[in-house]
Amino acid sequence: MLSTADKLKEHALKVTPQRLKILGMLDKYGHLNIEDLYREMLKEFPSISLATIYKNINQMMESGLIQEVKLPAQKSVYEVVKEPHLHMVCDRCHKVEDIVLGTDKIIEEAEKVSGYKIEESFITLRGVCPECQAQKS
Amino acid sequence: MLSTADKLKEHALKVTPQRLKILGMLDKYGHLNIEDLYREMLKEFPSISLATIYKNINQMMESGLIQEVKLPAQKSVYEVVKEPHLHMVCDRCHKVEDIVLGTDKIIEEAEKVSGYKIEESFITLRGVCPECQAQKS
DNA sequence: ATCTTAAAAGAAAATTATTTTCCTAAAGAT
DNA sequence: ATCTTTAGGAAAATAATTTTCTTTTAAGAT
Repeated sequence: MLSTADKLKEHALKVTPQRLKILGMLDKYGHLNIEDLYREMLKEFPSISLATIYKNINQMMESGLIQEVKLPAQKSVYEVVKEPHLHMVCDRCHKVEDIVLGTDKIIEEAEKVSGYKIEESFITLRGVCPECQAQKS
Repeated sequence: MLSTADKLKEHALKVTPQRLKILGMLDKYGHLNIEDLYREMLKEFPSISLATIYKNINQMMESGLIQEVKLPAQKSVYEVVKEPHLHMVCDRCHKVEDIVLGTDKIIEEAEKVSGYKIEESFITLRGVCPECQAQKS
């Protein structure tokens, strides 16, 4: 298991405190949007520029270290690239979670129906999480 | 089958030439982004304002007549609301197509694994369309 | 440890995307 | 035909993102 610094080096990106923090936060929280990221970063780097966030996010996306997750009815969030997974979004508390699930069946079916050669799937499911279900109303 | 004008009336939106054209184009082309929409609208309404496009798209989304489709690596497109379906995006020619496919299995599985009560699914598959596969290179 | 240089950070400006405002025009009801 | 309400268009305002430029810093060479 590579350290965050090693991951950066692997992708020929210099190891800076700002980048380590961004990756650390994505590891910790799973999914963050630009605004969240900026607000949190400001705590540790009071003079960080929003441009630094954007530039780093874009660079880390280009190197394949992180990826954007486009969500229904809310801003995109970013996550560290890991094994393929689906996204669950809670309508009530708006949290985003990953779940790992086989998708071979649906992909095979889609290839058969459409004639496409499928390279990647993006699946987001919207609903109510177990915690919010437990709450009255 | 309702006419486009009737659909607007049903949603308490006035029937204007601009709205008819927007819906007509979405019917014809299936999926268009704001820029495409604006460029095409200009042909018929040379003095149309971009704000009119945005305002109409937002209103028609709020009334549930159309919906936004967020795509990987490209701008959102809009489509007329119809039966649930998946989206296929071609990596080569960038076209977007709908396919209708049962998703009960994967939804059931996801509910079991996550504990969520799922309300809606958003599935986009990226790959190469049959036409582009046929081309050398 | 110091020097060098390539890349990154930060500030500001620029660009792009989207929304709002305000006034005129047109839709739909009477 | 008239009235009321909503829509359209132009311009300004706001928000989101990118670019530019200068200073700083990381990292490899000395």
